[in-house]
Amino acid sequence: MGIDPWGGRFDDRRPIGEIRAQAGQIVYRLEDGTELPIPDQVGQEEFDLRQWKSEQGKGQLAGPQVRAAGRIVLQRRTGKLIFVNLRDWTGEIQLFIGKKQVGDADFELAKLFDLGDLIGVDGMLAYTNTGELTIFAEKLHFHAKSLQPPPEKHHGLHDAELRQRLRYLDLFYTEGVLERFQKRTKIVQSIRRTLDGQGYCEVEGPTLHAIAGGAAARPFITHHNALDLDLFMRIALELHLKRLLVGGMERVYELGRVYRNEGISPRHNPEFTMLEVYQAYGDYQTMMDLTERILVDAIEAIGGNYRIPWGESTIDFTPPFARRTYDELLAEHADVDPEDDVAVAKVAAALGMDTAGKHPDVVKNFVFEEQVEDKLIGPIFVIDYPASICPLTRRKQDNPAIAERFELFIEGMEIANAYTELNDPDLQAELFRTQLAGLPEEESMAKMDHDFIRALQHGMPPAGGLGIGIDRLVMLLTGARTIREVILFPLLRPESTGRAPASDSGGSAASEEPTSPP
RNA sequence: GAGGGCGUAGCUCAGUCGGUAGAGCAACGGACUUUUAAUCCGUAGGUCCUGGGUUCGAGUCCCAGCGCUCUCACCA
Repeated sequence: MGIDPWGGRFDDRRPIGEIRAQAGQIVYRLEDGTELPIPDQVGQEEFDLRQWKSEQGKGQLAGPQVRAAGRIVLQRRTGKLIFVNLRDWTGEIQLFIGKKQVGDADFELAKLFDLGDLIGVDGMLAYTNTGELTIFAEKLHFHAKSLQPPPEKHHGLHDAELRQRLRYLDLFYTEGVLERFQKRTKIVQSIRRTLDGQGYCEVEGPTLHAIAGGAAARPFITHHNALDLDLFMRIALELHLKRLLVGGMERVYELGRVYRNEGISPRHNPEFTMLEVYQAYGDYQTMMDLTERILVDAIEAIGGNYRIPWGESTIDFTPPFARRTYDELLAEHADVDPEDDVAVAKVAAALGMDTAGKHPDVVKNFVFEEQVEDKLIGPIFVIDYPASICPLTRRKQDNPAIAERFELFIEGMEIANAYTELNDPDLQAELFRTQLAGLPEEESMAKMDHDFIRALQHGMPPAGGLGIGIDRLVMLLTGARTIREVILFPLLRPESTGRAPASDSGGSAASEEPTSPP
């Protein structure tokens, strides 16, 4: 037919949502030229547009000329007449394609349309006899052929694996998916706006680290060939941002991906997005106020409803959020005196922990995680943590056993973690050195980093620091029950396992890194 | 890593007691100029996840593996 199936420039088309908003311009034009407005009830089931027209007298509907483009999601063919439902990311609209109206050539083209094809149309916006807002096609354009069949038109994609592997289909065909990711974008934009508005400076730190510090997690290991150096993918943003505090960036943040080589679960993906914020001359109270501000602004950005549905229940984000101390909550939910190490150890043992040789604070924190965290429906700030599980945190001046730290919990999930940052290089070095009793290295946040200590020795201003798990925040704000619903491409095992590919190239690892001659 | 569930057509799913593999949608051919998951007639489409076992006979029962998923553990 001489039609290029792969289209071309068409960027003067209008979004379907905008076109639908032009419905008010449609009028009924009588033969004598008088124009009557269309009744508001048009499109409602009880309203018969055909009957209304005959009551007004002979005439025709007339509406604005429009140009649209999108994907074909439904088709109904009735001989010399084809109805097409066209969708773009702003909405969906019906096309009326009549053989007489578009001509033989375009009608032949329309007969070749498949579900999933991307097409464009020029035509007049009006209503069909049944009151459906419709573009009456005058000229058709072809933009891209879909060679693969789309998902089942009524049920869509149900299979959870396919939804993630074929995320592009999930985005287009599963209701609410595109909207949720658009909300994610709005939330992230709002966070940047909040911070930028308060004078914070956004930076990009390195993602390849010689020492994976700043958190407790197993890192991914990679290798730099030219330097013949093993490197770690970062597990946190913390230590480099603090170096920037030393350098005089007094308000600084990074919103970036971190990588942790650990399990995958409804709340964990190996790569996820963290926000970390540092403010010179602030402390953890400053960060608590900032956290609340960030959340409130983000909620405003996605519609401003403070009560967000979560499964059967509702999360109430109305500020201010509750603030309770760690010990208070431990006493309340675990029914134990937090000052009494022996009693706490007893509870831990009853919960199945081997307490022998473990630091009392580690034992206490085990009880907290087991007995308290699940009950923190929140939003609630848990403040003042046992010092020895917080090696990067400043101690309270009047009580060195307590660290100036808070975590924000919502629905039992840890959403934010903040400290008054430790800026004493000697104490920091000591805490790095002192391995917590009974904790294997990978479970401790303490990792010796001489370069970081040297930075502290040059003087880091006292500061508040804050980390927020963006994916989990988006889960809560969009009602997503798994982290995979808020990550566009969550980690999946590659599809081609088991059979085919291994055999044809022998050692596949070797073939990826061709050995160059010496 | 442990336990449960699932794996059948491109998609969504049935498949009885172990007895020749099914439907809807999508595709293909035909009818239809106001349809709404259009309708009607017809055609084609299968490594029943893989491998073994029991049996005269396995989609179905048993074992192992692979993949997905849920719960738990580690972790944020």
